[in-house]
Amino acid sequence: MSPKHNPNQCPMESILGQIMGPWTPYILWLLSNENSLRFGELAARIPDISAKVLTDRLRKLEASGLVHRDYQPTVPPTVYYSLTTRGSELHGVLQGLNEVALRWDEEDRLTADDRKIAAE
Amino acid sequence: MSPKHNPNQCPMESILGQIMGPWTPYILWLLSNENSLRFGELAARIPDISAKVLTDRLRKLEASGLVHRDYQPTVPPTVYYSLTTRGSELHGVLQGLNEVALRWDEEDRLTADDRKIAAE
DNA sequence: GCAAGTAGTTACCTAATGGTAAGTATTGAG
DNA sequence: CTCAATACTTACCATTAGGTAACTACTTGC
Repeated sequence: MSPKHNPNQCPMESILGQIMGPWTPYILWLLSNENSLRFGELAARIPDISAKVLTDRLRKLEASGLVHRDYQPTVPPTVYYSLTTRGSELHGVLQGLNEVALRWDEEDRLTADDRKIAAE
Repeated sequence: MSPKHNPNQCPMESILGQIMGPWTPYILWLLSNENSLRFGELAARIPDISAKVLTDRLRKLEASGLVHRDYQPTVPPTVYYSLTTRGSELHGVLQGLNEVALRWDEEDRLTADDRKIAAE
C-alpha cells in the first residue's frame, strides 16, 4: 500500500489492507458466487483487468489465506481459484455491498434520465 | 485512482471507487456510529493519519455525497462532519465488515498465543 | 505584541502502482 | 516446423499517492 501505512492495531484497517485495492473486492465477490473459477474465467468476467494485476491480486489474496489456488499440471495448465473458509466469511459483507451498489446505480440512472427529460 | 481504471459500468467498482482507499471505510464507520464528529475528533480517533490525507478523504466523500460538511465560522472555526442519508446506507455493510475484522483479529491473536506457548 | 487554538493548505519528495507489450513453458495438432 | 492454448512473468515507463513539515487565517486573552 503506502510506505508507512501499517495496519496499526486497528482490526478494521488490517482487514481493509487485505481486501482493498482496485478489483479485489470484486474478485472476492465473483468467487463467493461461483465457488470456483479458473484464471481465464475470472479475467473474462472482469473487463479491462490485465493479467499482471489479476495475478497480483490473486497472489495477495492467497497469501492472506482468503483464496485457495488449485494448480493442475495439465497441458495447457489449469488453475482453479476458490475461497477458503475465511474468505467465504466475507460473503455477507460483499452481498450487502453489492445490493447498495445496485440500488445507487439505479437511483443515479433515474436522476440522469430526469436530467435528460428536463433538457428536452 | 489509476490513469485508466474507470468504474466501467460495474456498480460494484463504482461504489468501491468512492469508498476505497486507506482510512476511508474507517472514517465512514466512525461517522456512522457517532452521527457527527469534528475534524479534530476524527483525527484523534484515527491514529497516524495526516491532516492532508484526512482532508482529502473528507473532500472526496463530500463530493460523492456520502458525507455532509457543516462549517461554523466561529473563532476558531468549527466543522462538523456527518453522514448523508446515502452515506448512512453503508452502516450495515460497515458493521458486517467490523464484525469480521474483530473476529479474525481475535482468532489471529489466539493462534499467535499458541505459537508463543509452543515456543516455550 | 505574541501565543493559542481549529481546520486546514501548500510545497516537495519518494515509493508504489498500474499499464503495455513481449516473453516463457509445455505438448498435442496440423 | 509452427501454431494454439493457458497461465503466467518480466521489463520498462509514467503517474499517482502518501508522507513530512511548514505555513495560513482569524480572534481572544495575557
